[in-house]
Amino acid sequence: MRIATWNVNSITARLPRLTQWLESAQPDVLCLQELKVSDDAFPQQELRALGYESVVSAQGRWNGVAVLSRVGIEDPALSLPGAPAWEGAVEARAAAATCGGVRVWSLYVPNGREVGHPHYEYKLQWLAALRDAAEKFASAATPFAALGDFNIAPTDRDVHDIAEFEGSTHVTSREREALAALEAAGVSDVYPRPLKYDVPFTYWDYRQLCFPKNRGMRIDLVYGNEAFTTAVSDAYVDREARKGKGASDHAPVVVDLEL
DNA sequence: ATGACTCAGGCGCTGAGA
Repeated sequence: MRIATWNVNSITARLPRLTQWLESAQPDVLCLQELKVSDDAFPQQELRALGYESVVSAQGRWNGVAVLSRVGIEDPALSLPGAPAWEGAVEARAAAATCGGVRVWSLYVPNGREVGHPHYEYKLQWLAALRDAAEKFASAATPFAALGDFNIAPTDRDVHDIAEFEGSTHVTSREREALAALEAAGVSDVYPRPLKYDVPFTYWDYRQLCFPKNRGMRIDLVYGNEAFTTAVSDAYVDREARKGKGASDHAPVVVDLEL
């Protein structure tokens, strides 16, 4: 089974690239983030034509996540239990389903904006809710994975130049402690192969030639429980999908499993 | 070549992304 995660930065703008990628990469399950679309405008029919059913949590202009599956969808869920609200509303940042026997969560962790900003505290609260909600799945015998845009670089090596991130979000100890707490609940980081260079970055800013210069970050992560990680036969970042016109600023992370 | 930011909402320009 092939499972992938991809922050598409608008499913509407990305639909041509998305359909092309589904046809070439042939994932059985794909977790999407940053749909930036209303429920009405989600391209359900186009995806169904390619053989994928969808679980979608969308909210219009911002956020939005989905799980696409061509191996069935059972027990869909459209929110993270205990998720904190932002400015009075729970945002569309989690969608889940059991697909071909694997419990899959598609996650879009809040950005945090700046250290000390209320959004940074919201990010940490959201991660605490994630840890609590993941605990029972992490310790289960059923394969389980929490995949998505975590907006955290797990180590200094996971950014192109740690000196540039002094005082910024995405690299702080409190964010990394939240990942450590998640791991302590019983999941581990499935570290992918880079197709080029030494670190498997998954995000490169659109500006200032960041992608050609490989000034990236590894912030799209796959956390699996033991039943999941022992089944992993390969994992890689498909940086080819970041090339050219009309690309997202994130690349897909692909995981192959022998179940 | 991988090339100097992009997207939605809405029609000028703002907020967000990380």
